[in-house]
Amino acid sequence: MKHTLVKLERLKSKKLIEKLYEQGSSVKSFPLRMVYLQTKHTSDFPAQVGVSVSKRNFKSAVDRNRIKRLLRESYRLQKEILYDHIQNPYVFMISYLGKEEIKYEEMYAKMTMLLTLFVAETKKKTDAPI
RNA sequence: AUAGCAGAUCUAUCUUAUCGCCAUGCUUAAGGCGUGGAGGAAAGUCCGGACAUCAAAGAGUAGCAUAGCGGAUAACGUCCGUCCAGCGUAAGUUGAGGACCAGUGCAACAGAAAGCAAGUACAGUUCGGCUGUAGUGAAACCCGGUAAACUCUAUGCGAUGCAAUGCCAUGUAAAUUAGAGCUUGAGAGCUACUCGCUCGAUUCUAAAGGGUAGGCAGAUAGAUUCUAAAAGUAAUUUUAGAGCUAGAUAAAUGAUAAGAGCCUUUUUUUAAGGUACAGGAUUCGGCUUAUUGAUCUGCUAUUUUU
Repeated sequence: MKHTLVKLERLKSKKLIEKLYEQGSSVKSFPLRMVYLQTKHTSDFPAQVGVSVSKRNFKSAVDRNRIKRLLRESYRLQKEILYDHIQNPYVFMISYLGKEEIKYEEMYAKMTMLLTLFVAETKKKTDAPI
């Protein structure tokens, strides 16, 4: 699998984001939090993902950009964890809840935890008897 | 040489490898290849424009801004020159530098008293708190001081900001119900107020309900950048030649590794640490604030040597 993250694979529609926050559920692996929702979106990819960093925690735009880039980078390299397990289209929003800067290795490890956690959660739901 | 003053410039770490992002061109079945990809402050949003919309861009009042004089400019609260005043030995630097013969207010300490007034001592006297002197004070009836006090004067200012604005797409929707009104006119328009003026029936208000929240244009070639010459004390202007330099929209310009450079400390050639402030969002001219390292130019004072 190619480790790419092009425009269509990123969550861009305002409508979808609103819907995601209204109806989505979430998993946490501090300092990361992922809100997810199974729904149709605007591309053929298995999922669309967005990242966000609170302006309250990081006043400087440079710091915010840095965190967002790290988030995207670590997602890009590990997204097959998700793609191997999901059949229906999903939308995700990954937020950074911490108040201090983070190193790349740490971010990478946290992302791994977050994604495996998500896979476990969804598996539990689908396996459970209705 | 030391201390200082003014100004300008450069860099805003660099190289390689691997994996990626945005725009664009070529090619294509997927894909591949090429080219370009943040700042000096992009920031604060504090001034001034361009541009767009509001029918026209009217008058007065209020409000706000500016304030020696002259010039530059698209414009400015910016810039340049110059006079005056304060500070500095000097180079320089700072200035909220119009008016207190329009009115109102204010004045520490001292002093009887800092302007309806009151009034000490002595002397003079036309016997009228009339005149002079003394005492306090920066200032005591003088055209007094003070406008970073109200105020007055002069000049300027319509409002809203690209989430402007136009077009396309979507929706049975110029639909339904209730009320008001139809030229003797409901209501709307400039958006602080008044006047004046204009528009006005496919209208205005309310309720319930439906839809969109996506795309294209605006939007990246301009009061543009560089070089040279000429005019001007200068800001700046004119002419000629050359150049094209981000265009995203939950928002690209990155991540990792290795090496090199620079700085600091330890030390004497190794190791460790550091390598600022900060990220475009219609656009331009300024101001202000944040901040790393270095270079250069001109000038002043003091001292030494020749």
